[in-house]
Amino acid sequence: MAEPVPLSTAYRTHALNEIQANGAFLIDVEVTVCGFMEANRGKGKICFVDLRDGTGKCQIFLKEGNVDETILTEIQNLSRESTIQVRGVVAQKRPPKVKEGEPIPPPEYEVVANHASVLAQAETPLPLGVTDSVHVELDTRLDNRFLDLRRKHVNAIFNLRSKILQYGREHLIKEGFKEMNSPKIIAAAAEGGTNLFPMKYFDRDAYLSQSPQLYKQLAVLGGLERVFEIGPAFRAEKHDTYRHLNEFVSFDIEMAWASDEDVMGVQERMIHHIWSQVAANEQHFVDDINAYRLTQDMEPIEVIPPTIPFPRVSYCDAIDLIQQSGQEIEWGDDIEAHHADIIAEKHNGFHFIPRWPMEMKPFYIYHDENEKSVSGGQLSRGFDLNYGRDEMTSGGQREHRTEILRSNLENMGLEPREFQFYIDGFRFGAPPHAGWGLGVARLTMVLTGSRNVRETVLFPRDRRRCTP
RNA sequence: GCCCGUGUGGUGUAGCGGUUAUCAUGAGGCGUUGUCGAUGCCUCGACCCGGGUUCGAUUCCCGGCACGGGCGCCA
Repeated sequence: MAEPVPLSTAYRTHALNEIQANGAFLIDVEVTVCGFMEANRGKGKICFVDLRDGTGKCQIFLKEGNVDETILTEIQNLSRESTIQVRGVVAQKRPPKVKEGEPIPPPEYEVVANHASVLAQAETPLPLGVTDSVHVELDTRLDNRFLDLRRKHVNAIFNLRSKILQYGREHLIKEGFKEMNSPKIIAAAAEGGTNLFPMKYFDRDAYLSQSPQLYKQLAVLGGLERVFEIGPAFRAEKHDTYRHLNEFVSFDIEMAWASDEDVMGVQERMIHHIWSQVAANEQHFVDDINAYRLTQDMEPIEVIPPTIPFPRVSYCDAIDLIQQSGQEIEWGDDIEAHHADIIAEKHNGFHFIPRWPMEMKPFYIYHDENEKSVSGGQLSRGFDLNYGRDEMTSGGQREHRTEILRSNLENMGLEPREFQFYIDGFRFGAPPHAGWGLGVARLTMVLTGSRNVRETVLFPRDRRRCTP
């Protein structure tokens, strides 16, 4: 267990989960707590408040005689989600009445108030109910994300997202990676392909970066050896699907003296570490999500560390598989969503799709001239990681030979001169290297069973939404 | 950008060419209670916008806007 950290602040002596966790030792101790008032019961001489803070919940018991009468009335008439501060004494709760045959729940603790004050009163009605059982549409939720986030299962999703980043970082650092940051304002639409958001950089035209790709390679060329970056990427594509956003957080690595297979290994070990640690330490968040799913007639989610190594379904094998199912596809065609469904029937978890045709991969992907398909097409060292039908990662070994880089650009109809700053990095000695970029929100979707990437991004930016 | 669909109280829904517009949740009031999905009684609150058809449109038609689903686009 981690060392205890002080949770007391200027406003409270204890967090609410401390009252529940250490209640037996806190009985008769005077504490001051704060929180959102989830519900209040009682209009006469007593009042119960369900109080919630970012750590947990606790019942507050107010009774005429213990607290000032005006305070009692004020709390009794207070609107839900108002914030209050309570001073009182910890006591064991009287056990709730249970139906015959049902187990008696473990003891819980409450604070018997001797003083309370309202910190901020909530307006009514709430734009969405924090504890209500009624369904709320995603659009309403996103318009009121600050309230949506107070719902337990939503809060759990973002706690788990934070854990993905924490355990992912933890693992990469263990493997010798260093965290870096690349610029998000770039001068040129350097790579073609996806559309960039234009912006003004003082008097010049500039763009928002679509990927840290070139910069993390330059860091490796500079001798940082192994780097990772967790940062935003921007794409001005007018897509409108459950898995695309125009701003997203990309988890990127780049690694020297390495092949595509080497960095696939890093990735599967990292994902395995994340899943294992979540299963070991964060099950309560998963339980929160499942408690909600139960009310929505959804299957519960389970966090089971995936077996490594992940299956490798090479591009050629994938094409065969799709053809065998009767679909029209040829070597050199992109694997589209309905094709991915066929692969997912056989591999419903994580699986790599390595060795794509070189012509389908960007100019900086490495190829070995001896690696050709049966039909003679040039293969590359580019790969994807999919979960079921959904793409999580795009990666590969990078081309480190300056002359090949130049000819790749020419073969793809790009102008080598426009990439001079990039090619320059390779002119004075370059290690073979490889890397990948992983969509954090997409991985969080998998972990939390979310079916829309907007569920796993606090304030998503899509084609229509730019606020809040 | 394409195809399909949906817009009804704060939230989520039912329904209809003429209704007192359904239900849940919520909000307000009063009462009771060591309550805990509190509870009993009372009250409040809605047909996306514009045009058309019609005696009459929330309902049918057209347009707009918003949203949802699927796809495309997508290092």
